[in-house]
Amino acid sequence: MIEHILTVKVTEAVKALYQHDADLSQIQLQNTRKEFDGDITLVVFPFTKISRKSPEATATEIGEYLSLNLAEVESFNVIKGFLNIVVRKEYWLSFLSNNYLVEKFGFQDSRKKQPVVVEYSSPNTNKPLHLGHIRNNLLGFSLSRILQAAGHEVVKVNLVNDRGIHICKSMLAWQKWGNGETPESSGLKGDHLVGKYYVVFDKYFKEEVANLVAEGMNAEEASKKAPLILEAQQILQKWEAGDEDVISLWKKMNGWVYEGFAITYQTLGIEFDKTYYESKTYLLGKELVEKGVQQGVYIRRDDGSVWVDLNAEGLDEKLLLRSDGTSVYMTQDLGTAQQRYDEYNPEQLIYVVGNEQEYHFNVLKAVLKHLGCSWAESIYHLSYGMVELPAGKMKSREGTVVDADDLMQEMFDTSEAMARELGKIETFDNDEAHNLYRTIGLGALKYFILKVDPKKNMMFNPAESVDFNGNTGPFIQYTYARIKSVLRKAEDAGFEIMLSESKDTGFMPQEKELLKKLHDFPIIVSQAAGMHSPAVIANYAFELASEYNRFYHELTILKEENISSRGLRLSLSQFTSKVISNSLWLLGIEVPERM
RNA sequence: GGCCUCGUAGCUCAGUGGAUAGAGCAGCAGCCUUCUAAGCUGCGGGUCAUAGGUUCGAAUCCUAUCGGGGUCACCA
Repeated sequence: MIEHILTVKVTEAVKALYQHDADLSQIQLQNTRKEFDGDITLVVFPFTKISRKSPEATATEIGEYLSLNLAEVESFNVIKGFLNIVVRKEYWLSFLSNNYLVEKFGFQDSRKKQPVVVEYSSPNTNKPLHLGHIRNNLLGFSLSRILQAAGHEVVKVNLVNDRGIHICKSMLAWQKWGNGETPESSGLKGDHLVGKYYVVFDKYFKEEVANLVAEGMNAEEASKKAPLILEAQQILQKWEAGDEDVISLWKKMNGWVYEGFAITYQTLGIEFDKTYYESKTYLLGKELVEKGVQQGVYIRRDDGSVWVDLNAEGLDEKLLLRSDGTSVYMTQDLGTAQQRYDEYNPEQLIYVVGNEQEYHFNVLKAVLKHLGCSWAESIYHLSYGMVELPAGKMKSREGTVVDADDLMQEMFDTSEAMARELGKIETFDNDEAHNLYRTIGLGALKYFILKVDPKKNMMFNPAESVDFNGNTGPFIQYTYARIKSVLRKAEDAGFEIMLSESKDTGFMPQEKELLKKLHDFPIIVSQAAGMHSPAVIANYAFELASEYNRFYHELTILKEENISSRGLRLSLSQFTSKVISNSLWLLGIEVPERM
């Protein structure tokens, strides 16, 4: 990579010219802006203190050194404090010929020994997945692929919250009002059926609370004393005691949910290497807490509850074990973190969890550090922002949640309607057409969500999400299909997709811009990995597709009579199609051969 | 109230201390007898919330203020 070569040579230049060791952070290389002449620009302001000369003079001196001592440098120009470097076309040509057929261009082959463990999804089993989970799943899955491409071994894990009061509520409502309804008898997807009874529970529970309040009880007490909630708590206690009937109902209803989730995950194209269940992990962590008590880093109060004092870290006191000895959320998270550390010895433990749990993860790290777990620093909370709707926040109680299955179906329907309207599928058979609706619909949805910086809250506007023009997934997919069409025709015509040996082939501006964009890809992948951000990839993919469309529009490819030009453009096309499909693969988006 | 976070074009978003702050959508005007028009080109649109500070240089870093969101449970 030319950036690397330049960095080394600039260091050398500064040493030779000014007898000074340049700090790596002082060497700022960036792509030359389009309005200026050049390929790569060195910002020379950081060196003016060392050179004791004007920015222009410094830039000129470094530029002269580079063009004398570096074969890749053809020429340079200086504008204010910016040294614009023109890289020889031989470099670009050899870069192109070395890479345009490389299947995994931009992806690292090497694998670090220690893996990165990425936890994402982590659903509750009392209701179906919704739009918020979709953002989580897409981020986690895409991040896993990005890290993999950046040379990490990645383990994708899911921790299913399959026990607790929430599922007991669904179980109770089903027992009381379900009349033995099953997914088969109702035709409902399992997770939707269980979710239905969660809603039923809530409805009758609210009635009870309202009645109690009408009898003069205050609202808070009423919500604790309502018969339904007491009954649900009884079920939870029976579950913990291993009551056979409760366990069997719990297994049955969770089974329905898993069947439903499996379908949703499959439709969404999301996978895991390993799935953990809280029913198996919720007791973990208690021993860790006991150990902490013995070490004196945690405090046991008179009522038996255990606390940690995090005031020194700027946090509060935090409960680690209830007075009755049972676990809280933090307890089991301590346990599962330790379990993962023991199991994988990971380089990094990543949790893809919404930003409402930032405090929780700060506490988790601090508590582990108190225990002397130095690996606590390897925990990274990918704290993503909320998904908002034009109408406001999603609230399950107000029925404003966007269901994951419904949303995907809408995307499929819209892409079908659009394809028909545009007359795109006349030569498609049924399977290919349906596959296309799926590919495009999912591409639109995934891109729409992933193009936004994970850390930020995002607005999900349904009308915009089904737009297939402009900065969208289908735009990028379309560019890919377009290239494939050109390549098929080239093959039919017997044109070779290859670079000619002749050295006098200069680049047209459109060719050069496209090639430079392709050249950026490996750096973009490592940036995305470092920033834990699929959005970096998404924005790049859009820029690349735009660049190709301009190239495609302004230059002829198949009708180009100069064979070496035609070969160059076909090579660039081939290369672009590969980089587009690799970029979209990193986002979990498929590409259609035709659309 | 304490802590965290965000505020960039009418809307949705890029912009990791560097050049004249960019895209898409929406609006207007063009381009299909020529490789896929789900495309391309052009036009208009900005007090980067506000006020200070640091710096050769600030949308970006610091402080304060205003506004939005989150969080501060013997819930998860």
